[in-house]
Amino acid sequence: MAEQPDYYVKSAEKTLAVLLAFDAGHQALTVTQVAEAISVSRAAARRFLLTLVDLGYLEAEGNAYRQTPRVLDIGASYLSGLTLPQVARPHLAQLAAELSETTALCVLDDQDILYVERISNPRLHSMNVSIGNRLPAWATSMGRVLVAELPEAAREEFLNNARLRNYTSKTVSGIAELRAELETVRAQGWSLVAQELDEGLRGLAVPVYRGAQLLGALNVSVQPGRIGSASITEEMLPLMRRTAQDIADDFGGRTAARN
Amino acid sequence: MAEQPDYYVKSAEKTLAVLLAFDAGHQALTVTQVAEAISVSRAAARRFLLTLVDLGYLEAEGNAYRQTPRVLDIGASYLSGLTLPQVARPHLAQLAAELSETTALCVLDDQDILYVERISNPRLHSMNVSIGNRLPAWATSMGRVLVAELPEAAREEFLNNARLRNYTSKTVSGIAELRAELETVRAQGWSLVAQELDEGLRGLAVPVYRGAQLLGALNVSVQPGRIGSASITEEMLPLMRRTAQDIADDFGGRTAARN
DNA sequence: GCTCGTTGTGCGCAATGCGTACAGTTGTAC
DNA sequence: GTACAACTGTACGCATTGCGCACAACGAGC
Repeated sequence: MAEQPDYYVKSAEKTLAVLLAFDAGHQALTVTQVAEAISVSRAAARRFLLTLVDLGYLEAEGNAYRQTPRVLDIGASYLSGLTLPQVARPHLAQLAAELSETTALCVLDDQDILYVERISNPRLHSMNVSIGNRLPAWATSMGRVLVAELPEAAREEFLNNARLRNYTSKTVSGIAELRAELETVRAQGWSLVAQELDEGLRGLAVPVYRGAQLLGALNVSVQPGRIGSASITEEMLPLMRRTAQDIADDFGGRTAARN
Repeated sequence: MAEQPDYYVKSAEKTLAVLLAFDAGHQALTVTQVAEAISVSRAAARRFLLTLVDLGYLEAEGNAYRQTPRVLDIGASYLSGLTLPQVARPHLAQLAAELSETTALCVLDDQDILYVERISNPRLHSMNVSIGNRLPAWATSMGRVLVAELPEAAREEFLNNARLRNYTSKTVSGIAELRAELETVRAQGWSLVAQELDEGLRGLAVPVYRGAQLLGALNVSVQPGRIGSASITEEMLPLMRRTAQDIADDFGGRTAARN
């Protein structure tokens, strides 16, 4: 990789690496497993694990370690600060109520979309996505909106690094098709993705713009029966665009003082 | 404080301290501010900040730094793993739908309750609490349930360290009164707290037990009109207890293999 | 102009964290 | 039972890493 400048604190990277080693597939890890996962010696891994236990972010369970709820502290300040998710929450809730659907707000992080807020409709048991989760941007409605609105160079770089996969039979089949779809999305200002990532997943997304700055994308889930009907463009889209505008105005107004 | 054992990695503590310096009241911090906040030299603070920028958890904005959405990654694995929040989510959603109220699940962390999952009712604009947030345990329904169920020694230690404050005119007025209330909560197995932390906040909570192990507490918001009426004990409590039981069974069943 | 409060950066020093090495424990095969 | 393998935890000497002083540069406010 790129060589690190001399101000680099390697231990900081390792600390985060240890915490991130506990991903969705690895709830409990032993010293040896962590050492292998992040490529450090067993002794080093043990030092970090014991330190993190001491700080309360991990707990020991026999010779395995697991995260404690305290790890949520790290992201909590972002979620409750004067940030996009905090500002967007009431607007998303209102939209969710008006449409009786699940709504979410995402930002782009490299090749993924990152859920920063989500209001689920309790009456519908939708996909189990929670805040902080990632999904491949190219296969989701929000991701396509975010990538479509990117400057040309960034968009091309995204496409070059994109690793397409056939999640379902309806998944877009290649870079060329995806590029064409992105053109369409950019021209029309919204994206509808149905069952390309998961058989049960259908989403409609629009960008959230504050002036020339792209803040994120918001989406709502879409019932199968609505696909192709006029209710999408005539009913859902206007409400979504109004919500996006409300979020942008509110975000700008409340954070204007900070610059 | 307590002296650190010789396995301690000081840089790990500092790394987390830097990330946590960006709390709800401090969105953007300069090098000097961070150095003061966590009591390290300015040069050290700068090294950590630049490293975290390099890793993508912070971004520079002029000479100030702020968190990026990527900080959510650290807690995301906890939220989507085979952990309590993940298991509880569908059950909370069902309860929220049945009662048309906001539901939440908390665990106890020192003196605070820590929100690990929350299903809000979009039709009600309730208090803006999000996952990872903390509230003082003694002033909340979930906190009182969790503390009441603690072993005697731990409960007394909690009370000794509790720092009561009069948030509203209805806040419990002293340790003695709080201790008595905890006795009642333990005896009846639920807690109702109305407007003691905030004028608009009324919560009803029950413990979530898996055998002898206290996993957490769940609560639902309560409409003002219902306070004192029979609908709480006759309608809400049975549903909440059933949900608590469902969560505990589901949690135990799915995680049994890991021991 | 001067001063105060910032900022970024270089560099020598030592404290910090490294990894090797050894010892104890557990489980399986024979 | 022994032997072996794959874990564990712990100690200690070494050098890498991160420390903070010191300097330079910039801007704001008289």
